[in-house]
Amino acid sequence: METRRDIFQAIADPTRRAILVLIAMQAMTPNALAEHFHTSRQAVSKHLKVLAECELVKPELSGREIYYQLEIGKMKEIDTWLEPFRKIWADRFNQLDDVLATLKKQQNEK
Amino acid sequence: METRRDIFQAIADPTRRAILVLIAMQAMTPNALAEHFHTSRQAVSKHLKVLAECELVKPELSGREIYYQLEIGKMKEIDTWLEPFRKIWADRFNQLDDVLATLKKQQNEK
DNA sequence: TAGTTGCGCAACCAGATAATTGCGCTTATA
DNA sequence: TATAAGCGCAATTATCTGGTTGCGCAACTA
Repeated sequence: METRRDIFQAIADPTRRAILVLIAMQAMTPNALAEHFHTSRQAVSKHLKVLAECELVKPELSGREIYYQLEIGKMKEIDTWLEPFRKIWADRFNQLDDVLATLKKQQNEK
Repeated sequence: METRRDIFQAIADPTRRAILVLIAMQAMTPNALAEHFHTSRQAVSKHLKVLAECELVKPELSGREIYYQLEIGKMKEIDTWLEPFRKIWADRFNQLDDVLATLKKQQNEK
């Protein structure tokens, strides 16, 4: 219960990832979201709670309904963590580029 | 036990993320990795097994030692999932850009 | 006002996780 | 050859997780 919430742990669950995708299009209520999955509204509510705790989602009250909307900013944290790795695969790609360039040069010199 | 391995679930664990970062720099053995954490070699081995199962890491045998190296390619799956969201925050940034441009224009027209 | 709808919260449960401990196997070293 | 080092695997355990059910409360509606 008093588990520290972590954004990576939040997106580990497939249902929560799907919720984020749906909400990205348009803010939705728990009931509306639940219709997209094979689970109860309460289960969706729990997922929303987790997402809200790590600020990936924000509730917006409207009468007795609650529209949850995406907080895109927090998603950047994942992107930030990924950054150094992205750098690595970009470098590898450049290395491959060099190899190809060398091969081409050799062929031209034939 | 025969749980389907998922890359998002794999990076949900902080220790596993740390392992990926360490290995990104240089291939390492389970023992060497364990020294960086407050856990046993066996625990690290289990994490490596999870990472290997979703092809984030690849074992390379060398005598009685096993060097685990990063398989950078799989990391792209995370990047791919993130792509549409990145698009969203880029759009918001552009919208902000538009707002700033409009404000500037209005100021110039004064 | 009475009944319905949309929610969140608490209790409970089965299955998954991470970590420890104890092996046994293989490879290096004295 | 005997001993030590590096591993992976299996069994065990405490904890976490996702799901369901049953409330109770606030807000619409007939």
